[in-house]
Amino acid sequence: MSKADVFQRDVFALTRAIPYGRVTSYGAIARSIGAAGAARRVGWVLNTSFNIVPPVPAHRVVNRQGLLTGRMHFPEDHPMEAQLTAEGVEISDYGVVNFAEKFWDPQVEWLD
DNA sequence: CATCTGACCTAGT
DNA sequence: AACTAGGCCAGAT
Repeated sequence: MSKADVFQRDVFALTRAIPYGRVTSYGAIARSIGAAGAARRVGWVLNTSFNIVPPVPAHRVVNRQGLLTGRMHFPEDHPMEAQLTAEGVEISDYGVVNFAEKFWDPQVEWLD
């Protein structure tokens, strides 16, 4: 198993662990899997996560400011903000409203 | 093969 | 607070 495979596996596992109606950031994910600073890679991995099973709730991952930077990469019939809104996460101007409260930090709250 | 790019973040100035 | 530079590393060109 290559290093990239492990990384991908960890990213998927963690992303699936994000609770319903909560969000986290690329950097938080990277840090919690021991790859601090590799936030860009997280985005790259998530970009490959559309056609895998079980599904990965990639819409719950935003950048550090709570902005939906990845919205343009989602399938047309599954807009990122629509999915978040459906989960009770309000979006305003492509950003998560009340981001601080919705934020889920894997390091702190992911109790294995 | 060399460079550039990107669903980003931190640290330094 | 604004800005720059550096780091991460797999694809695309």
